[in-house]
Amino acid sequence: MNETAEKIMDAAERRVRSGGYGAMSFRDLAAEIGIKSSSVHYHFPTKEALASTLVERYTARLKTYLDDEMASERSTREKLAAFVDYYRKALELDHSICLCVMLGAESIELPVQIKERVQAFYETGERWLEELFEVAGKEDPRTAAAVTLASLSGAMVVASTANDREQFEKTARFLEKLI
Amino acid sequence: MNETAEKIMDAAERRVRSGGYGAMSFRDLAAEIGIKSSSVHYHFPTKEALASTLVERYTARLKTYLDDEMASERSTREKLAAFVDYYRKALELDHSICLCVMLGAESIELPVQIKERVQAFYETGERWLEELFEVAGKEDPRTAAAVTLASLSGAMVVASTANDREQFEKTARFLEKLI
DNA sequence: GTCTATAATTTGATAGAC
DNA sequence: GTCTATCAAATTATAGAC
Repeated sequence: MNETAEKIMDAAERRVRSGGYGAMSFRDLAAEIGIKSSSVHYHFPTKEALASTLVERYTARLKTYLDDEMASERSTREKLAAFVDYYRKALELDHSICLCVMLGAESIELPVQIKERVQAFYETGERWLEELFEVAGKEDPRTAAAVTLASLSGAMVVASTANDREQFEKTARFLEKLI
Repeated sequence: MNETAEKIMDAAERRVRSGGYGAMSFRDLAAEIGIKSSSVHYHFPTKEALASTLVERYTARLKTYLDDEMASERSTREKLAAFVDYYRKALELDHSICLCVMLGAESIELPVQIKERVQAFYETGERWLEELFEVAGKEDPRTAAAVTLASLSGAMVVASTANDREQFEKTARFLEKLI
């Protein structure tokens, strides 16, 4: 992945995360980084391919973050806090939410490859959480993982709509007491 | 609100709930109900006005449902289950999610009036839940209300992406034990 | 790799007849 | 209230020169 392709992806990710799949257009991306839309097509043949690669990169980043965290010496409680913090950092009020919350919401009408990759993102997060809750001796790790993932995703939507970080923190505080 | 206007709104709601704001076009709505797009403009001057009215109607329906439920003789636990059921019914796999989860996710780049009305939807739900948890003697009703609302919204996104109702039910079961 | 040029389609919206 | 006709803009995508 060369420099221009990465610039395109960075701009694309910002747009999808703030307005959704339809809010990202090749012409706007091109204008932002100072090239023409046909040059964007050189790097990514279709919009579907670009968005799909976007989700792939996004999930790889989560995986790296979570693997490092799991390998660390930190306590189970701190590891859960680190997961919450990943979502906290993804939420920038008035700017963006998690890429996969956005594309997950729109997934019904998105190309199947994108939908599958968003699915893989959620599976990555859910498996990691399930393992964490298992280690912590939680009675029902599967449920705890699902609720954690769902509530963080939803809290992000509510906080973004209300433009109020506290709407996210209410859920974050609850989750950090789950272990 | 006359018959044609309601047909337009029904079609519009379905499209927004499955693909988002950008997936709803005047031409498609017109074609579905057998009129021309200019006739749609007669009933709703702009796309923003149509979407805004959509959220208004959607919130009014939630309010009616919740008011009836609160006035009923049912137990607090049953009332919470009724709230969960409202979201359960809103989720149709492969078809649609809650209108305000979709527009909430996209809200950063939506016209301010739409964003404000989506906010009002969440406030309606959150206030009702807070009162319910208060009556039930929950230690922190404000947090419980926020977590309930967030987790239902997020569970819907995850279940829709995975095309798996069980992803929603995992959260639903957890919430029904909250009281 | 990037450009110009352009095709083919879709979009939100308006004017004016009936 | 609905229609025809139309506009101006935006969209994804491709062909071919440099």
